[in-house]
Amino acid sequence: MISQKAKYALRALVALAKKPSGHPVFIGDIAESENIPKKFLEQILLDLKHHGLVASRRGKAGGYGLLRPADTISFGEVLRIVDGPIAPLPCLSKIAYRRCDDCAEEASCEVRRVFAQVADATRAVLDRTTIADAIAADLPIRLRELVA
Amino acid sequence: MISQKAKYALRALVALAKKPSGHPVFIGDIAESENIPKKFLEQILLDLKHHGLVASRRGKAGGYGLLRPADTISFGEVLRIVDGPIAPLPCLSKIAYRRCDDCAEEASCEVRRVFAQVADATRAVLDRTTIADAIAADLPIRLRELVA
DNA sequence: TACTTACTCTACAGAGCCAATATAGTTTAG
DNA sequence: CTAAACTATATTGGCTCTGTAGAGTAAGTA
Repeated sequence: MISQKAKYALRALVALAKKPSGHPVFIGDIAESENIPKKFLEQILLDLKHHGLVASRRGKAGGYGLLRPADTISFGEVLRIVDGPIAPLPCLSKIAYRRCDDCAEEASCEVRRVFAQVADATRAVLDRTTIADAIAADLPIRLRELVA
Repeated sequence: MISQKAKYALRALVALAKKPSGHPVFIGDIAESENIPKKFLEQILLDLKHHGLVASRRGKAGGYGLLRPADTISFGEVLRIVDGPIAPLPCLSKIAYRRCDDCAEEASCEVRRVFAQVADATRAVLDRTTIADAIAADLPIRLRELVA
């Protein structure tokens, strides 16, 4: 299960990507349209900002916007920022490897071997799919061909 | 990330499957050889027993053993018993579906659509791989052909 | 029968995480 | 100068995870 926070983050990014770029969007607007508690969303967007995914402008005409094109932001990247490692076992994480302290030999661990396949399959989807992909799937197929 | 409990459960089942069937194994023996806290393992095995995966005998010559052949027990089944739903979102679970209360329309939810692919990929591995498969991979390839 | 060993079951406790809220700033446009 | 909006940190309540404790039950053995 991914966290509520990660779900909010992804939905917010999708919402931002749908707006014509250049126009900053108020936190309050995203919060309302996506049903996300505003104060919680503030924390999330701040976190994404610190990681360079979005930018913000303060003041009366402020708001948030994507800092990078939507087709360069993968679901995997967002998940790693918000939820931490994607791997199902610490000993399978690429960004935060940790040996299982209760496991004798890694090479001969049956459980690890099976979950390595799970990790590969999961990463294949999450690291390949971008925010832009997620939105593109919204369009009817005929329109999608026109865009492409 | 799967829970420590699930990892213990899978390791215990693998350990049981490696023993010649008919011979019950003491909880204490599994706990020691697999580095699992004994009292914690008791709870786990009891849970697996209630779900019909293992059987136990009490008394001095007691112990635990697999109740079903190892090639009929999938990783997915064990994970669902111990950790609950495998799906990354409640609205994607087959055994415990729950609508996301903060999501307007399920059909047009971009996040859901992407994670549906993740869920499919994950289930493809976990529901296909059994305890027996995990052990079989231990054998060198030459031996595996002899067994098959 | 008494005894020992091992499984059964319930309760609980400490730690840490998750989701959300509170509060007190700081910045900018107009 | 002031309202709107972002920034930052602290805190809270609830929950889950991991593990421990202890009393009870069953079965083999002498």
